[in-house]
Amino acid sequence: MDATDKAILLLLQKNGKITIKEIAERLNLTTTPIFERVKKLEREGFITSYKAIVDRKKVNLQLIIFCNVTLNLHQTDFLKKFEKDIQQFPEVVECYHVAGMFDYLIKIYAKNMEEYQQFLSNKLASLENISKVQSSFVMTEVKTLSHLPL
Amino acid sequence: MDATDKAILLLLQKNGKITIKEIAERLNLTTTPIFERVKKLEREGFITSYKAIVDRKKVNLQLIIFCNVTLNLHQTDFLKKFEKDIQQFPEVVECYHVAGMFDYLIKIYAKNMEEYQQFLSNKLASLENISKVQSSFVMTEVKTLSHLPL
DNA sequence: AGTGAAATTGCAGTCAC
DNA sequence: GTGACTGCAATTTCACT
Repeated sequence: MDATDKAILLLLQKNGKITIKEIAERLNLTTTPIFERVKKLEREGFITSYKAIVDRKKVNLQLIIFCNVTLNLHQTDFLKKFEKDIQQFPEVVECYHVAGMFDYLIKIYAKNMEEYQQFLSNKLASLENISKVQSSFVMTEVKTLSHLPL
Repeated sequence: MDATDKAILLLLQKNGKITIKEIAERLNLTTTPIFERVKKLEREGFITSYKAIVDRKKVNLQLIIFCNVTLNLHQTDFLKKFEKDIQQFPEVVECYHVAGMFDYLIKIYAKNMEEYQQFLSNKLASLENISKVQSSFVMTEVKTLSHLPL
């Protein structure tokens, strides 16, 4: 992981479809070393995958909600149960077990408030072991990661 | 946006490098309609970009921290100022203006606790107008989005 | 909107240095 | 690392349904 590798990762994070040739041109190198470096970064797991990024609003997911969830019981079994349950819900796009003022932070995408309310009442709140749920509604996305700070 | 378009988006979100030919095979169609649909999805902004996904831990970003930030003053000018400042910090990978028990939720990547402490003391806490910062440290990533729930 | 084949073209991958 | 080379697969087009 030298400066060239970092530069390659930055370019690929910005544009996963950039060609070896173009990377080479931007870094003032030829294709051979770039080709080998990219393959190495893939092989060694620095690059885990390539993905198309889909516009959330275009597919009608208008709402982002963060929920702070607190559980009643904290034995391993109960945590595992909660984690397994939460993964089933398609509305939950991220879930973190955190150390802080609550137990889990979950991020939810919903089409609208009604869908979120359904999720909360019928899905989340109906799980056993939930003690407290506190929702924060996203008004604006001030910054969203496009690439890791290398 | 019919079922075929959705299926295409799902495949491309999972693997941005999948070929037109392979999508066609999976959906039991030929390349021509897939080609045109993909171009349309790109052209109309459903697909905003293609990216390489880099392994956070491989590049030594071991810590994820979520901060709940509360400001003192909430006039537009002060909000804009804070939002502008926060965007400068490379440690901050996401920032949301939320309606809830605090004002902003920020997500931070750090190499280690020392780096986070430096960020907190020297960068975040030294901004004007900060009233309260409450950190939650991620212990485990229970679920992380790989594709939008379409 | 789809098929199926054909045309094109530019990239991935290789090699000698 | 360079630079040239090439096979070939993928994209892209077209006539037709």
